[in-house]
Amino acid sequence: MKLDAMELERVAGFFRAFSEPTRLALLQELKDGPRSVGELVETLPTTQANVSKQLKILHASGLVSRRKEGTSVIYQICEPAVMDLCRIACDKLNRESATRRIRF
Amino acid sequence: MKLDAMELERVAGFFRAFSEPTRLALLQELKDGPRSVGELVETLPTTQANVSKQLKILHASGLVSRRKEGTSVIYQICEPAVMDLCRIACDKLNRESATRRIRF
DNA sequence: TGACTACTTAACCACATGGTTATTCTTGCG
DNA sequence: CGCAAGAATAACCATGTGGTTAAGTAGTCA
Repeated sequence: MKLDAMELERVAGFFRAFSEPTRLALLQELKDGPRSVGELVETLPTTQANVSKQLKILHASGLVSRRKEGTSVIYQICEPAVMDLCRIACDKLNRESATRRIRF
Repeated sequence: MKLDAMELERVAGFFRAFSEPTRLALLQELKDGPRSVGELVETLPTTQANVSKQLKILHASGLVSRRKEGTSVIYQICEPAVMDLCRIACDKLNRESATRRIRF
């Protein structure tokens, strides 16, 4: 029962959301709880426009939820699999190199 | 204990290996056991050169192993996390859409 | 050795996309 | 309303990379 091209594309798209450091950094911040766009911008070395753009991708992938609160927009991880995936990735990387043990 | 930029880049690189349909298709074939490059080419709608190229990326990411056997080269999944990740991804996608249930 | 098979590598192109700056939209408040 | 703050979008550029064709490499067998 093989996945067809379209299904493979969907799976690939899902993983693509995790394939950029900036988006992972955002998820890493959101891991500790909901954050506004402004709060997230403060923690990352990039612009507000870029944070919005990357959050939009995470949201489209169904990884984070969005809610407005006054003039702010609060993002929050809404997909438990996020933590599972990142942990598996870290475990794998820890297994293959002798650098500092990483843990999402 | 936040991951720094370099560590995030490593994690992102790991996920990037999974972020292309062709590479996922290769992993999907290899899931059933070791395969030569030629066998893999027969199952995919692309060129032999491209299969080699994508296999090289999977190999560099530590997901598959390589061994020569005569003139053939046999690839094999050598990272158990591969199946875990793909299963988590499929479960997530199944949860959010009413299409055919996919399973890696 | 010479031809054949299996695979890899190089060069190249087209497209996707991360990041930036500048602009627009929305909300709250005086 | 007018204005400011917070966020999203638009336009744009530079880079990365998936895919192709063509050339190069290595192993096998006569």
